[in-house]
Amino acid sequence: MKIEAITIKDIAKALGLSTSTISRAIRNHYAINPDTRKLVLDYAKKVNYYPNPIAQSLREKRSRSIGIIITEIANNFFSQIITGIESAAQEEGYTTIISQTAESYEREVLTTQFLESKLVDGILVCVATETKDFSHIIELYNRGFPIVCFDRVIEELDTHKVVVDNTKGAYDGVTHLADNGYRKIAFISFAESLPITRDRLNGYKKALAEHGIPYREDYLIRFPPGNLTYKDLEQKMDKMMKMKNSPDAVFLSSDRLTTNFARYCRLRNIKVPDQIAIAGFSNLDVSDIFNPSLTVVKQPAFELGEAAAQLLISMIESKRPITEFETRVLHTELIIRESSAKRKRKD
Amino acid sequence: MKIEAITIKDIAKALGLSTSTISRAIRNHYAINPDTRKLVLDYAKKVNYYPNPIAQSLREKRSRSIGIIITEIANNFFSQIITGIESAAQEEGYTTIISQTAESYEREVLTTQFLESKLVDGILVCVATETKDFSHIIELYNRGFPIVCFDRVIEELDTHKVVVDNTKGAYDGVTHLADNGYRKIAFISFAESLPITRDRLNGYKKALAEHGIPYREDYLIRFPPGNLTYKDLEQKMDKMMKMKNSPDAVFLSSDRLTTNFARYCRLRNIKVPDQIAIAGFSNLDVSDIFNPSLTVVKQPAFELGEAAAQLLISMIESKRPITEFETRVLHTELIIRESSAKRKRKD
DNA sequence: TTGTATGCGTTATCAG
DNA sequence: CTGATAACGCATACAA
Repeated sequence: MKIEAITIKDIAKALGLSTSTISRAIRNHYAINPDTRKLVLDYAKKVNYYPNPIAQSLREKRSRSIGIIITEIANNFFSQIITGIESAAQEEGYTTIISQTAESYEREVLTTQFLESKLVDGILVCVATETKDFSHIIELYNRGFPIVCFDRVIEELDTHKVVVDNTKGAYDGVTHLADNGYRKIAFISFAESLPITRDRLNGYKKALAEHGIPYREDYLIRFPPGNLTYKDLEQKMDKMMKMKNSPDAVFLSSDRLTTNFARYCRLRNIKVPDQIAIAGFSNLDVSDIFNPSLTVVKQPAFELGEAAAQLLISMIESKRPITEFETRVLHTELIIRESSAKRKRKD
Repeated sequence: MKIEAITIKDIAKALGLSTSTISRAIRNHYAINPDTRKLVLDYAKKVNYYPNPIAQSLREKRSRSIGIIITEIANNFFSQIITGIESAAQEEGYTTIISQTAESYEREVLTTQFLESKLVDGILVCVATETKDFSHIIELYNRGFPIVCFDRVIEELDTHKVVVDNTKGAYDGVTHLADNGYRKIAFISFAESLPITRDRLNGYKKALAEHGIPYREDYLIRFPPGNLTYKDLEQKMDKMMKMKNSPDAVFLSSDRLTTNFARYCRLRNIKVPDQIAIAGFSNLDVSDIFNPSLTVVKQPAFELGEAAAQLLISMIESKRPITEFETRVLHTELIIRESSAKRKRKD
């Protein structure tokens, strides 16, 4: 049914040349007569020829595809990353295979096998919150498989990594709250086991310290790994709000938390920032929709994806084993819609 | 560097059999001795063999991949569709290649060529708003290329299609507003050229008619094709709000419009639903974040993607040309957070 | 039931 | 500079 694509052989026959000559002309090999080359290229263009990537892959033992392991794509932060990855990959002639883990360790393992079975040339991985044992990745890596970590990195894996400065991001957000007079600042912690969470918590602590605000464990909400639901947040927040010295501000350490917290304030009819001030990580334009006084730490998601893909491809295409690995750190942006002055208040 | 994958040849050598026997055993061919088969399968399992998909593709002249043409993935509605597509595709052993058009005709054409050059077995397409001339798709289709349209379909293309009942979706939303006493209901129209927009407008008209509300052209805002920005909406809305008989309710005919409109109300400090009531299409949980009195028409995005992928794959794998095409219509869900009674008001 | 030979489209090697 | 040939891994037609 589908019309057969034109091949090198067809061109060879039409031009009375050998397939090797056609191949050389098209690949711009040095040992080719310029006239022949022009003849071939003109004809190829005329008949709209392009090489069969599958045959090339078989021959070259590479698929020109990369795998992406990510928790979910229906999330602004991650879909922006994917867009960045796709963009850089297409630029280099690579296609991508996306595999979603939904934060599940089991699915991450399956997904890793799946990608290997698809013969991807390398893998970009952002681990699931559930994952404690990275041997499925490390084993692959030890077999010489190019792997680059992004966002949620595997610290014990010595490879290229792309992250944002999470410490600084949280520090900026919390500093903003503190600068506006808030001193009872809670920190809602996304899956604790992740380095990004730890870094964000450190940023929070640093900002508190610089403002002479004591760190209080009871202003911390922690969540176990796995997919976070709104109900989980609601329950813990309700409890915290009932404390005698309940917080006057909250820092949300992840995209999903920030959105869910906005929802929480809506449903509980909590005025922002009068009853509680908010700042948090978010790549959704939630502050525009929800409340202009919500301050947001925005991550350079597209750039992060782009950088990760570029590093992976350079790794794939490098002739000799890489000895020096790079950890690229991108910077978050603090987005403040309303002037801080308007929000300032005394305790 | 990368360890060589095991091949049929390796197994043949190890077991003292021919490659064809191995192939037959693995593919569960009829002409094979059950004992031999078991021997081979056990060994294959032991050495962790799986067939090289690239070699299979070359041999079978199919890539087991499908292309997706979509405007953007960093949008909840579309990323949910992608998730549905990926899910169904993986189920059938297909991989996907996503190409984003950013609503640009030019990029859509390039993207179509790109996918063809990648030898995808078929294409799932959701056309860009800008696209008026579908010849790049139709030409492919006429050459026997399997194509399935989803969401924004090409009406003149006789193939499988998956859509939601847009007329009913808009009808439900507008009916909800009318039932709550609103009679000056504006309709904000996304790219008019699209069938989905036309259908949604029809649903709006139908709901008005059933409530004896006259249809007024000046309650309509139209946007040209292309990427919609917040500023565009702001400008037109500002104008409409200055009308002597400005609307008391608005229906938003797309995801992005609904989000942007929520933003507009925030920035202009318009109380919802006191000053203006809102309903609109959205797959983002915007009503939770923004305002529980915002009523939302939610599309079954995951199911839509799933169905589209299944139809495409059935088309790819069907032996004879298909003569009967199916248009699958899925249903939207009207999500009302607050009781209608609370919102009722007199004019 | 099994083995041999061939080809899918491309490219590298080697000979001319 | 060009051509013949082999090989990438797999699956099938044909032979045994």
